[in-house]
Amino acid sequence: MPASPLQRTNLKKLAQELNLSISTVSRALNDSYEIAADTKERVKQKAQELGYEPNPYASGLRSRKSKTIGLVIPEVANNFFSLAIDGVEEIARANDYHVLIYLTHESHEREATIIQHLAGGRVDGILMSVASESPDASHLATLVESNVPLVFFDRVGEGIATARVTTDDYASGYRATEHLVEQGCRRVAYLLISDTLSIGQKRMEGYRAALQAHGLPADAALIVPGTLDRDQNTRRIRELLEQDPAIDGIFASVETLAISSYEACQQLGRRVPEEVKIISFSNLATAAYLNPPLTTIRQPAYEMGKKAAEILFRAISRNRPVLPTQSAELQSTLVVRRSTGG
Amino acid sequence: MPASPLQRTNLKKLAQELNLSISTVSRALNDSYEIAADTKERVKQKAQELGYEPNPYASGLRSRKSKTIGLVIPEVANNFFSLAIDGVEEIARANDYHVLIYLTHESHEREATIIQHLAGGRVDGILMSVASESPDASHLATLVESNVPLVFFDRVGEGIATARVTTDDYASGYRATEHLVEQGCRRVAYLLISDTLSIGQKRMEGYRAALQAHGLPADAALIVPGTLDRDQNTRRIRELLEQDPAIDGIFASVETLAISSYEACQQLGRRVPEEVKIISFSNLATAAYLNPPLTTIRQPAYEMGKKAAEILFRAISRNRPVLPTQSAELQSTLVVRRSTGG
DNA sequence: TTTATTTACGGAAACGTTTTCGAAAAAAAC
DNA sequence: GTTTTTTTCGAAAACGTTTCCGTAAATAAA
Repeated sequence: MPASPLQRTNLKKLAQELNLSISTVSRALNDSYEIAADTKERVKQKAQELGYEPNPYASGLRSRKSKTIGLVIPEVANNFFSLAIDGVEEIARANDYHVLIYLTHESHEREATIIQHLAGGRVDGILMSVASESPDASHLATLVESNVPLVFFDRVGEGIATARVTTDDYASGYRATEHLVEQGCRRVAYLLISDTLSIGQKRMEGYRAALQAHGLPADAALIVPGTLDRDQNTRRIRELLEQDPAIDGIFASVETLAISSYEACQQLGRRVPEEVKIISFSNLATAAYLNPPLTTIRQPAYEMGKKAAEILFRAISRNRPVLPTQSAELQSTLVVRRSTGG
Repeated sequence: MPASPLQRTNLKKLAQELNLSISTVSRALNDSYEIAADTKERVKQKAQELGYEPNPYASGLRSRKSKTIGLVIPEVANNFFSLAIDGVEEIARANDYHVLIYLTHESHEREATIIQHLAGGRVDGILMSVASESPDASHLATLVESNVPLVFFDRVGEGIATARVTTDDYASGYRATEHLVEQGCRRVAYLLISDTLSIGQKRMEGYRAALQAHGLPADAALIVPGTLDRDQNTRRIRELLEQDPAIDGIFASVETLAISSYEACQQLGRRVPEEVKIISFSNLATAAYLNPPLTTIRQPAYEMGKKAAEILFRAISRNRPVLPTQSAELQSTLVVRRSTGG
């Protein structure tokens, strides 16, 4: 028995049915001015009827437009990135674009191979937040060479001339530290993600400046880099608190380190906020229901995703490179809760 | 000045450089048995040297393989789906596949148009968790007609003959309810996501069965459907608790409803767990640090994503349809914490 | 040595679009 | 009534792969 070929309707079939040429049908569907209004109508009608869906690979090949952007982020199990994805997807949908998602898991190697693939023309543009393990941005140079528009958000690659959507990290770091000091802290530890990430550096600069402004010493021993392993982070923080019992404030530059701090304090029996006050960069939806409720610096993650996507699409639609001057800096907000309370 | 054409290296250019034909170069790169070992080596060497990256749209068009799967989920700002994405991405990468992500935001209409597009051949297969607003699965029929492999995970579409990766929802619903009853609850409310979702139904069946088994009445007034708006959910729960003060247990079938329950109890000054005990399906990483720590039914989200992807890739690689018999049911685990404590 | 088979490659068609070029018919200008 | 312009469409060439088919040389079988 001859299995029905199940021929997906394409332009050829559509043209035959309509007694028109392929080119006419194509133009009609693309609303070309060269096609008579009634013909357009007839074509669209038939296309609808036969459930025609253009082959994205054929049109991508011919038109050199993939209608797709790449979203490269370290992880997804993180409220900041989840919200950012939401914003990106929103704008992508509005522009009739598709979103390819890639997770680096903070690995430089993964990031490099992903970028390598994306430079091959699979996407019309890229949004990314660089991996903490990436020592520099040299692996992103091929993108620039390939003319693939790129916009950074939150975690930027230094030395790449393109737009970046960030938050006021220095100011936020300053404000967070100052808040701890104002609440009575005299010895504040700073937990950072990675040495190489610029946002960690900027937040730390704010931290240092705030300490200095309030006449407190900036002790290098108070600065603890985190790892990818939560248990290990908890252990490090615990050791820190044990070795330096005078520590009465913790400034976590990233969400997971705040959780580890809670764990460490719980294990050591240190009361929060009475003995140790904790503040963290975080977009946790449940921050208000933690025990105690966590004071956070909340980044406008959703808006950052939207903004970054908007900048990218402006470049794509105008067929222009993304310029550093199009960068945007959004403001984080300090949400005071009991973890830094009196 | 003549701007350098910046010709991306393709097979043609590669063939010219090597004094070989296009077909030979293509076959060499694809490790065809027809090509001599030393030629392969020479070709690959040159490809590496010129940074050749095959055009995905050309090869997708010709080979009818997109090397891409579609992931269709309701939202991403949800720990369950975040973890599932992680699992999916892991397997996709292992199979050298790309992942297109689509968010339905629980909208049936969005879901339908997404599916419509995906049926056009953009992806080799689809993983999805259906939107709560989808009344039935009729919009998924086109996929089956188009022969696009589909695997459901967690939220399934009834009536579609394909594999599904779920958890033991009935048993979990039963266990959760029984746990509340054993902890002394006599009047347990059930908060569900949506009327149409099968998982909500199954969990509710377990809930009903457990009540009956323990000689408790199943009052329809105890069953409250949620909405997409968190504040509205909180209000409804608050009204429920006010109108029926005898309620001493809440079973939330989804994470956000647990948060709303916390909010409602806090607003009403009801103590958890003394006056009201709360249990919830949830994958919150911070469940243990909530106030009070939340007793959860934790689904193996990461594993579900992995499993669903594995089933899909088996079908794709063997070029066979996905069969319902390949479905898998994983087990959720009850994690008892203080929100249901004595 | 002659014939059959295998090895290693090239030519060209095909995938389904978009787009360039051309051209007939209709409308407008003269 | 002729010429010019506009309107509307068709033929065919791309886009960069994969793959079918053919074929020369090299090897094996006779």
